[in-house]
Amino acid sequence: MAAAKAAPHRTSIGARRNPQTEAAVLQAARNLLIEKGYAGFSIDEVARRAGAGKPTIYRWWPTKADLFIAVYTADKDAAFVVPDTGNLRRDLVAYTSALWSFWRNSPSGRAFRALIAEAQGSEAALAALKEKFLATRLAPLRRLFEQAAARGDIPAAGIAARLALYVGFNWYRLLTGELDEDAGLIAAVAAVIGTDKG
Amino acid sequence: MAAAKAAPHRTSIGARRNPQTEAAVLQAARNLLIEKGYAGFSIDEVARRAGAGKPTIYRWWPTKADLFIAVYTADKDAAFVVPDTGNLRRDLVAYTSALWSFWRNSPSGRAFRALIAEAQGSEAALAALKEKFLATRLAPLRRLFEQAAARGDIPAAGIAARLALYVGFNWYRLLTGELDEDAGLIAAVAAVIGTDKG
Amino acid sequence: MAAAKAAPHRTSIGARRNPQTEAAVLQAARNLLIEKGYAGFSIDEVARRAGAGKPTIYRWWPTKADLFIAVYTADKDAAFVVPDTGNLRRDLVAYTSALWSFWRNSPSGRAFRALIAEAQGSEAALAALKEKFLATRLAPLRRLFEQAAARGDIPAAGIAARLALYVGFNWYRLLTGELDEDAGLIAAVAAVIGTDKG
Amino acid sequence: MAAAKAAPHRTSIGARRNPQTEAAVLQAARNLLIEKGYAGFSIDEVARRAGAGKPTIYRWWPTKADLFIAVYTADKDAAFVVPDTGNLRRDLVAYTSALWSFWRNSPSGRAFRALIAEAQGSEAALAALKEKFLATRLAPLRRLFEQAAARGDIPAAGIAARLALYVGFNWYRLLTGELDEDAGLIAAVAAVIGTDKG
DNA sequence: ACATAACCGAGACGGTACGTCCGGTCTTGAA
DNA sequence: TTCAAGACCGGACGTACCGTCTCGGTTATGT
Repeated sequence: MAAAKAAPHRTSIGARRNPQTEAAVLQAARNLLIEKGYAGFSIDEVARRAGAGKPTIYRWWPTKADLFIAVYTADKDAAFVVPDTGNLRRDLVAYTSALWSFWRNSPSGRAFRALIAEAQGSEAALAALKEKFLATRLAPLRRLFEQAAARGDIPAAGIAARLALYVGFNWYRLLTGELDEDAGLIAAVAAVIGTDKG
Repeated sequence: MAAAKAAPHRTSIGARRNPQTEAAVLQAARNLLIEKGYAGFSIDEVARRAGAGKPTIYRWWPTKADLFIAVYTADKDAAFVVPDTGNLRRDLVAYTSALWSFWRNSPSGRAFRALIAEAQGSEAALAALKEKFLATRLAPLRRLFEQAAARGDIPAAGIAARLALYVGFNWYRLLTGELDEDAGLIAAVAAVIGTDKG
Repeated sequence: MAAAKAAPHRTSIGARRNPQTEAAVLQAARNLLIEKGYAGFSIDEVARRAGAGKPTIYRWWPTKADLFIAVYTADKDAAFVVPDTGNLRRDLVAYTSALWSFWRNSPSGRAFRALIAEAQGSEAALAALKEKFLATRLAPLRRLFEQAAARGDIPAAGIAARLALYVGFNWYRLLTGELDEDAGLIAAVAAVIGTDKG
Repeated sequence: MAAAKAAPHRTSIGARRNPQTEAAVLQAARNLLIEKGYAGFSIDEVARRAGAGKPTIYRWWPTKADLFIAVYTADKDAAFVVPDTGNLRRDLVAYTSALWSFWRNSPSGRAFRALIAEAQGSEAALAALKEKFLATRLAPLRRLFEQAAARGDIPAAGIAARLALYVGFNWYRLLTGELDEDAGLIAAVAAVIGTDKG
């Protein structure tokens, strides 16, 4: 079940991209990431499992980073809603909990770890991470802080700092493999960055 | 200049570790990290530059993570003092600035990025990161927050959260290659986690 | 002159064997065998000289024995004719002389010594020696004795013994590095096994 | 039983050769040869099994060839008597049978194969084979032929040829791993070289 | 109807790195 | 002076993966 075992004799459908191939590659990448993690991930193995040629993969995903982003994004729930109840602390607690659960229970956590790792060795991967990933995925989160500032819950001048702190916190836990529920810590973090007292 | 070009015919000094070899290996690893970064780092190349045998390297640093930690730690300034002036906000600003400068201007920034990347693919590397590195290097920082709590500047219940937020923030900036001075951001961050919110 | 110095940027010609690469590898192996002999022979060095990747070599010649056989066989003169003048003694003298000269003056002598040496340490190499080499190369020689038996020059019951004696004699001289012309010895040997005693 | 497991703390007995060490090394070499054969034979492993230092081994047996010769010679039965009943054919049959059995059932067969293989890659080993081994061990065999010639059974001019043929025959069977009893072949060989009819 | 162009799986190519093993040399410290 | 021990450099081992290239075939599109 885990290994893709794609249709063995899928062929070209003419002078345009083959969606079956794309799906098979992403599925293979996802499974490989789950089974072997970043260190055991190779384009060769993805091609083998997907029954695809390596040039086909390189044509559509020139770097591993692109592939990791595609795996992350392909996940339906990846676009789960950032809550907005009018209470920043409560929203942050809910969002953190949902995010960690998503990272734990889907290939996306693995994919994101791999993406960050890849970005440490390649300028192109770092650029992809920042431009193709962070630029879009951080937007809803930023909006959350902006709306809280608009309500006067936090100072406008502290939006960037709070965003960076919050994002960094989640990365830190992800990269150290500590994504287990920790209600106390999550609540405390939300309290620190979700409330204006200064 | 960059490549070590070690003495070509350094020989054994008997049945015990040779400090000259150790120094040559660390120097080579450091330079390689500076020149090529994580992706271009290989034990083969370190051995070539250090004029050392690969088995010698594997004998003393069984994983790349061990080597990265050694490079980070070998830096004299790696143990720079965490300031303690009795004012947490001011201390955090000073420490952040010093840390980023250290990461920018020594091989340690590269080494740490490499260490974190390596930890994403190998359980052993992750364990090394947490046990051989974080366990000791986070202690002074934790003490800083504990003393602030002792003074009543921050609540005791918020120490762990503030530590995680602050460490995560620094990681986030390091891993995204954004370590340029940004006095405004640093001050804002220090304001958020360096002040009592109740 | 000796080292092949192959075209440095020979590339793939698609999903099939590249004859230029094959030629470069065989040439490099041949030269290396001439220069360094069996002890100094390594796949690494062959790859370096041929400008080929090691996997390419292992793909087509999985063991050193295969490579040695290929070098031996590649020699045009390796298929030199076994004389058949109707006189076994005379034929043996001529053949022995030609064989020794061939072994002395081409890389094949070295290749054969290496092949035999390799077969002493590896079952696979021994099998290759017997099945891929002796099985075919001994056939003309066996025919020579059979025809002599058909003529009544030697007893039919002595064919196998004479063949083993003669082959062993040549091996013995090759393996001890004594292939210089020795007309007296060669004639005496031909007299012993080329004449009917029964 | 097979692995030597030498006394763990045998130490120097002063400024002279230690016979216990010599015995342990030879025993280890013998067992290693039996278990792994020529390809798996290494000085490192012999030192480990014998509980000896590598320099100690290199001091007394500078090349592997020396060690192989020592293993061969250490065998009590290595000096088994060449029969001399006054009938060359009968003597050759008896001797061949005894020799093959000795090669099959003692480490000496392995040691000799290893010695010949080693001699194909090293001039020193080839010299050792010829001067330290063949020179002495072929003497009784040569005497056998000489006495037959003295009796008039074979011509004096054919001694060298018959010796080379017979030795080569035995080598050939040893090196191709075909030492099983083959009474018919042995008898036929003895008939060819043990009788004068020319 | 047919040529063209882009895509497809396949897999060989030159390279490089992996982690391990061995070869032969050297030094130590004890006897 | 010898011994066990073991570190040293160098380099080969056989395998995996990288990213590129060529093949031979398929199919949609534009003429």
